Amino acid sequence: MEKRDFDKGSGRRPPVEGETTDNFASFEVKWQERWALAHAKEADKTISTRRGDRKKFYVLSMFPYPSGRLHFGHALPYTLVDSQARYKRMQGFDVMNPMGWDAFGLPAENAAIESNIHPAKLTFEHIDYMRSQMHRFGYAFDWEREVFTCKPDYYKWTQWLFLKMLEKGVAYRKKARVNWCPNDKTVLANEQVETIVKDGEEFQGCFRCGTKVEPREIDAWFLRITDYADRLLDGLAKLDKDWPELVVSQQRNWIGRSEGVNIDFQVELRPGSGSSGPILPAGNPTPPSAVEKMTVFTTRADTVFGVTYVAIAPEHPLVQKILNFTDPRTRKKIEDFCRETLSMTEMDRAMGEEKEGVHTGMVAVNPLNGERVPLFIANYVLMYGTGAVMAVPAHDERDHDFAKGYRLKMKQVIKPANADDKVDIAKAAYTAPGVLIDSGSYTGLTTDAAIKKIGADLNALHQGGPTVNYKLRDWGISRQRYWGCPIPVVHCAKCGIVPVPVEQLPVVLPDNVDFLPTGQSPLVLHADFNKTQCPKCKSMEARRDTDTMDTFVDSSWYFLRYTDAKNADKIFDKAKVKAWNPVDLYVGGREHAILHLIYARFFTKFIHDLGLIDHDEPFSKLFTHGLIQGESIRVINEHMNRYVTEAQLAELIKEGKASPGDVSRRVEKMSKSKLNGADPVELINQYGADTVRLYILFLGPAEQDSVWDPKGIVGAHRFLKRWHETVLASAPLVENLPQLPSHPKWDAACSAMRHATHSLIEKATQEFEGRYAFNTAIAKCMELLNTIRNFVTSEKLEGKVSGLDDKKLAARHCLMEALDIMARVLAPIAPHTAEEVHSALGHQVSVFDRPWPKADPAALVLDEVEIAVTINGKPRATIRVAKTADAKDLEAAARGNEAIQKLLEGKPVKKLIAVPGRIVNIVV
RNA sequence: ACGGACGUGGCGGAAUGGCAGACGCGCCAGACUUAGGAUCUGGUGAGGCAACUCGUGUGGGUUCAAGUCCCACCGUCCGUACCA
Repeated sequence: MEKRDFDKGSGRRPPVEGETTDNFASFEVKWQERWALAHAKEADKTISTRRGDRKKFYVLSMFPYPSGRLHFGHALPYTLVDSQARYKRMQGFDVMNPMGWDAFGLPAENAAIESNIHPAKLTFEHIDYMRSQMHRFGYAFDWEREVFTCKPDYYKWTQWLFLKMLEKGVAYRKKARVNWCPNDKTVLANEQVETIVKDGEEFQGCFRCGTKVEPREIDAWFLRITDYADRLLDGLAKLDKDWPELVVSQQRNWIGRSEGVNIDFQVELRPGSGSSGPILPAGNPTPPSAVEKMTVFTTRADTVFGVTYVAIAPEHPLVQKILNFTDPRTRKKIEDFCRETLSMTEMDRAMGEEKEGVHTGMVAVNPLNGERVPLFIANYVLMYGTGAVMAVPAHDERDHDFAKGYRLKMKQVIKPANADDKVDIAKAAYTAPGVLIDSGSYTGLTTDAAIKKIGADLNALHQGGPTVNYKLRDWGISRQRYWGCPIPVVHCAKCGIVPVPVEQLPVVLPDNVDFLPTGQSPLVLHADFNKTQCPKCKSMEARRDTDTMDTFVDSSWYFLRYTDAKNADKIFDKAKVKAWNPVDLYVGGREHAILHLIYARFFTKFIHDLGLIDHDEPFSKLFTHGLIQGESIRVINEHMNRYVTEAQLAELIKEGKASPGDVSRRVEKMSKSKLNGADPVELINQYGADTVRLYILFLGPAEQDSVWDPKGIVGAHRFLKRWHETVLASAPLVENLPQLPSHPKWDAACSAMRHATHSLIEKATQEFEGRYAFNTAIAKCMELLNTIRNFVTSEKLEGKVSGLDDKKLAARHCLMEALDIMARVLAPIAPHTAEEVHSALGHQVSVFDRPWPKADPAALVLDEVEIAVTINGKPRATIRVAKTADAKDLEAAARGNEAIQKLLEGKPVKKLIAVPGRIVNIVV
């Protein structure tokens, strides 16, 4: 093997301790500074000058919560959007790629309670560090657009939107059930409630102290997102194509539209009724002392003749009325039952296996057949729909379970359409659609027809009718917390709820507060904030709302503010929003598939209705990247139950506070609290930003979860170094190349080289255009580099070009083209190295001022192709044929192949399949 | 329980129904080296170590041809949680 030019190129300088193995560190800073300069020039222009006749491209990653430092979980989406932004720029788009901070939130406040450092101080420290990390990565965000949800110039407009919602009746106040930790005396968000197993008992407990959480009723603000249910649903149809199916279907389920029928039952209330005695009073009933209407919702109105009892939720308003009529024993039973059921969180209630209930002694009258059925209060009935159900044990599993437990009647009213299907109602409910039996005038109808007819009949009788229900509930946004956006209303003793006048916005979060672990928001204890004058009657008998908003409110409109981040007079300028929105590509984690994305869509529609924007879907295309997970270590024993680092674990074991048996290792989402996120800066110091960027994308398809394991990073690093060195060594070979004739003839080696080069363009373009499996594109780059190096050797390219009569002129051009295209294709992913390489090739301009390369169709087709020949499906030989070879040529070539001839000896060929460009299969 | 996704070397992962394992890590051998955790070259699914055989969670099927399509099962992960 002869020695190659670039073998000498590496420079045998012995490594100095602490220094990187190459000079990446210095040129990274150089390019970052140049990009910043170029960017500033662009950013100063007006929209129309900078836009010209280019198309816009708004690429956005979900902004981070400033948790302290970026880990590799963040690095994937940011590398992805940075690459995408650079790619689109090269394609000639006017690109916007902003970054900001979802800066309100619980962790900072919890830290404040523990350490008494103000959340603002901590938050801005975190932001500064994380921004510096982003700079190290070479992410070229539009920093002039940076937003901070915790700054008054931003949350002023969050408050403004809230007031608009209040004005339009979209925001309203009602009692809400929240999770309450009796030990910490605080409200917990749903995600702070976890399943705890203690003494063999499973329950929902506080994430911090493990105390069983209780539900509590408090007054809270709600946003009427349910008014937008249908529009949110319809909008999904538009997004179907460019949003992941999974997200669309999850949102559909979350909205949970269900068409059904409301049916009014009359509930007869008789004094002294109770659960003892027969379930239905025998003989002629005495007239009731009162009758109450009770509406049930059902999707299976066709089963209404099979109703054998009705049941209501413990929260149902009818419960109170019933209590006025029952005998004392039943009253106590009901009260105990309701108290017990309602003391459970919804999760606990759902987890309870047993369906339980209390027979109230009251009866309800079925409006369609006049039958009188018992009324139960049951734990399995939720306040969904009307909070009351007609129970049909024969055709509903839940009712079947309950009826079995309480020995209630079952009555079959549906038979399968296919008479062969056997149905045994005593064993299990028959829930499939079918044909009605024993259903009065409806007998014989199919399920669908019956539902329609019954709905129409009820409508005519004014006893109900077709209706639609949603699982989606209104969005409770009040948080009894300090570190959030203050809710701009005043509670006045005389005037009630009074919105803070717009001129007085923002209602500023006071700074001088104490973070005591009282479980109360510091705002409640802050007299100056709390006490205020009523804006309406000017009385001092008024107090501010001391709750703050759910941070999902802050993040529901930030993508609009980016377009006009510094506007002090307006939420944003309509023209500026229009120039950029909607977001063309939104990148984020799957964990936001429902909440954030549905809230943002809701806000967009609301803002659209205000007339402030023209579009009503915020994100045209959504890409959900996979999670980069890390291995977490948790120690669980009598001393502790917490996450630790590897070092802490070693320490604990040394001190005898933990034994290897107490350790549970799990691969899970990287997060600060799990202590399993590695700091990318360390690796950037060691290998350079491009190596880390490349490696993150090389780990696997961006859509797929992967486990962070830095072991392979040297591979990425070696590749970049080899690339750089190869270009440095090859640059003299391609310096000052004279033009080739416009239609040069390429020899086989050149054709192969060009094929490799141009198929890389195809591959890379495909990945950038939406598959995002950059691992395969990077693999192609690595292949191309190997091809280039082999090409230089086999073509014996050396020295400078000797003019027009240089024998290797064509080959030199192929080499130049390969190097040039590779630099451009890799530029979005490894921008610093690409710039360095690009300038080494003699370019004065930035590689990002060069266009994205286009593949030459002619170069993509090879004159000769290799085709496999299989016998009975087993590969036996390969043949080389012209690309134009048809089936006949293939057959001839295969039969002519020596190895094949040998194998076919004495065997009759039964069949021969020849697919041009693919394969030859011989069946014997 | 339901819904979805996935299951390929020691590892990360490639494969429009057409030569399974691209590319990379790791490992083995060699070269250059005072040195190698630098670099270069070659090898690397398993078994025979040669010609061959077996190999994509398991079992069936469709096809000239299946990792890929269909059916059943097993396993892992993620959602949802009695929504009438």
